[in-house]
Amino acid sequence: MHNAIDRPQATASAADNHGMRDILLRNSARLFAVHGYQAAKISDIVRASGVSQAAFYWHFASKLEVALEIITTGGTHMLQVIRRGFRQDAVSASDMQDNTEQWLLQLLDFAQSNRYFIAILLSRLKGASEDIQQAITDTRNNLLYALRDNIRQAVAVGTLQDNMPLELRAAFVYRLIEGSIEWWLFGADHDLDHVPAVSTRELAAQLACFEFGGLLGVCR
Amino acid sequence: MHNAIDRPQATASAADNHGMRDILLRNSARLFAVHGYQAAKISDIVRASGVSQAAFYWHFASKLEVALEIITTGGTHMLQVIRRGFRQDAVSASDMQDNTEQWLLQLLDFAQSNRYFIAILLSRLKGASEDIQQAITDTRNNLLYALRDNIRQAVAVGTLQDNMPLELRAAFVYRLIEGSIEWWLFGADHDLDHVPAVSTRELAAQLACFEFGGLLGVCR
Amino acid sequence: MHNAIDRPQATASAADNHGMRDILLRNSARLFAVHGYQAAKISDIVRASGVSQAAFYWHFASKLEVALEIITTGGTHMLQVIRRGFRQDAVSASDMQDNTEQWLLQLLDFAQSNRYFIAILLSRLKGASEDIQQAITDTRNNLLYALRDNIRQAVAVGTLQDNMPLELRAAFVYRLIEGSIEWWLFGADHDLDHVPAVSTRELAAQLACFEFGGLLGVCR
Amino acid sequence: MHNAIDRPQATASAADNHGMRDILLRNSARLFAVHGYQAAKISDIVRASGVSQAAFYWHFASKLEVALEIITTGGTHMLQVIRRGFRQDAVSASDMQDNTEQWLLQLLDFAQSNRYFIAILLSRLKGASEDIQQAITDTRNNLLYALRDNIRQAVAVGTLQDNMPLELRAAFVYRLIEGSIEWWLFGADHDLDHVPAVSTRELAAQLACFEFGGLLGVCR
DNA sequence: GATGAATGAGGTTTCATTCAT
DNA sequence: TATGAATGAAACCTCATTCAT
Repeated sequence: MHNAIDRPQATASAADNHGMRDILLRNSARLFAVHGYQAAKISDIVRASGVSQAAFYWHFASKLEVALEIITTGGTHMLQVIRRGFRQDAVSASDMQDNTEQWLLQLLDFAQSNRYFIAILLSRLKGASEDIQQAITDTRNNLLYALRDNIRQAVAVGTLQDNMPLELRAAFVYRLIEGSIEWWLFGADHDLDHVPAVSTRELAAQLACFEFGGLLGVCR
Repeated sequence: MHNAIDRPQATASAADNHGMRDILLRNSARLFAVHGYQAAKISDIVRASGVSQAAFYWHFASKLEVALEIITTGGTHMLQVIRRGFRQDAVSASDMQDNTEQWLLQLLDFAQSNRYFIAILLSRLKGASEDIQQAITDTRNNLLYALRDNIRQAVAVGTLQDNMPLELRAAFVYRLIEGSIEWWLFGADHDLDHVPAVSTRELAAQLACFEFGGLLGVCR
Repeated sequence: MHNAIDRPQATASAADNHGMRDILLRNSARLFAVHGYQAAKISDIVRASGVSQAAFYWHFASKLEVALEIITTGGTHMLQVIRRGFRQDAVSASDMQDNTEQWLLQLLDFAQSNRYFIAILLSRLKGASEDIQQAITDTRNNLLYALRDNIRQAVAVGTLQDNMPLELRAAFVYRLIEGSIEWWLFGADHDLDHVPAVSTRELAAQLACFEFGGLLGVCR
Repeated sequence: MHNAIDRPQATASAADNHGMRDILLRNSARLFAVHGYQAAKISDIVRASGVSQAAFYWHFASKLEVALEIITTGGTHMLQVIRRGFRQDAVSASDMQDNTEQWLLQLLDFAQSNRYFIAILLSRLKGASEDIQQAITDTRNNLLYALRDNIRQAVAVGTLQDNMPLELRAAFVYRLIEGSIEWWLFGADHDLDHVPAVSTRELAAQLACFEFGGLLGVCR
């Protein structure tokens, strides 16, 4: 269940032998997540991976390329999770909330297995090139659009009232979810080594409840 | 190579004219916001400000110092806005929502007038030193704590039901607000030059509505 | 008796009002002595003197010029002391040693009153320009030549035996004196604030004794 | 602008070929000796060595580190020469002088083979960091202490009369030797390219003679 | 596959010096 | 006389990248 991208350190002697390439990829992701793009130095990445700097350039064309690969690979996986998305036949609000809770559960599982990717995504990797930043924005917007479409559908079938501009509503929901995941994964102090204090199941339930009912909603 | 965002902005014509120091401060904030800490080069900052690089070092001890000043100054101002906070006598849920809406209005005004500071705050300025990152976390947590205390108070007086762990609830609300402001200010593509499509008044109302009623809430 | 060059710090409010120029001169000498030419920064000098950097350039054309003035002024004074030198009628070795002792006494007095100048002289002020280094070498050689001429004279009149090349003999004596003064003024650790543990009178006597008799000589 | 002293010297053709590291070390020593610590620029060192500036930083962590290595390495070697020192059974003054002459011969050999190190040592490398200056002082004091102990021993066994404070006597001898070596190696004008006009053997003999007998001593 | 050694470009910072006031 | 503010040149050092082996 753990995605390869995220495991800590793993020097050459590590368990699974996807080879040095994966080790470099993982350490790159971790260091990008911790320090940001520019402050994550190739020298740090290779030191953590136990190889020479030249070895890095045997596996990757450039620093930029690793970053791009991390984002596109992670983004592809996340898109699959998102798409494995909503039932279209949720006709009551209660149905829709249950459905959303299931969907969130899968998203949280993915997030937990890909902490560093999530951290990179949410940091927007400032300092990297334009195309990287665009890839990140695209990936995040995939989630936004999925939510927006789901809400639109629900309004169309009358499950939700049409009492707020769609864009606004989608943005609220998206930011609520994204931000809550970040808080859950990394804590209020954004510690990359933070251990979530709440289970995925519990968080999914509470988050779905808040999403649908707000502060005044009745949960559980 | 130079796009519009890098061009000087407010050369001495700015509001209060404390002179070059303020210009440097403003351009630093803008470039930190756009490119991140490391990618914002002193050479960019001074070019945008129309002075030599040595002039920068006459006004500030180091790059780090400007960043710190931007954050602490902005953080202090934001704290004042936050503290000018909630009424304690909001006894009905409706009262509390109205109150929150007023409070949000002030927060949005501040955010709009301090776009670059907000962008820096939310980017966490990865790549900068530990103390800068801590200052940012502290500033953000001020907002989180204000919200948490307000919710606790509301639960204590029975305005809100006690059906969710306080920390969770506060995190949800905080992240909803923070993320929504970011979306509103910079758009879905995080364009620093984005022009908000929604008025502060409108956003405050809708955001408060969503905060209290979620997707199922009845707004306006 | 204290020469102006050497007094410590002396901020603007100092005793004698030779004005800012002297204060700057003194602080320059001290900082050149302590840190060397390059590491003694104009900013340090003016901070110690309590004026702005621009003020320095009102009094002196350049950093180089202060250094040159310190050396030429000090060198001129020292030359006077040296020239007020040896009696030519010292016909016995004992006479000559007494004479030398008197001469040393005056040299030590000068050295004690001009610690910083002496330190600069012996450091050769590496890092400064060619002409400064030449001025220093010239000044030092004045002493060497005075000693050489005295020895030559003594050999000519038979006071000293002609059993060693003159250059060598002069170099030995010169280096013995110069080095011993440095040790006496600044200690084995070359501390610019060292306080001599031996009186000028005592040192002059012992040094003269060693100069004439070496390790086997009979002193006092 | 470039004079002969700055030109590369020994490009890889040098004695032991540990490669570029040694070349850099040698050129660093030479330039420190000629210009002092601060005025010896990394750019000069690498130009003289025929490599890029980055190459310097592949071999050494910093400018400071090269300086420290030059001093500690040279100091260690010199200490060995000094320690291979005095016979303890020199019971007559004549014996002791012969012994000293042998010892000086070795010291002069070392000095001649390590001109730049000697020049650095005697310049005290003003402008470098505290620890470098301390290392230099320590190294020089090793020589002072060796001489002092030898003199003390000689006084204890009655070879020398006890007619002068030990510290003074040791300082005189030490400074005589140190200064005479500097004069011999670099001439009165402190030219780093000076060629000694006197053989090691001759200088050792004359210096020992003067050390023991002073101006009045009978040499050869 | 991998490395030791090297490089070019550029970054932050320093410092002697200047100039308008 | 003096200063606040500014500058040009250059210093040390960093880092992504390359290349011969």
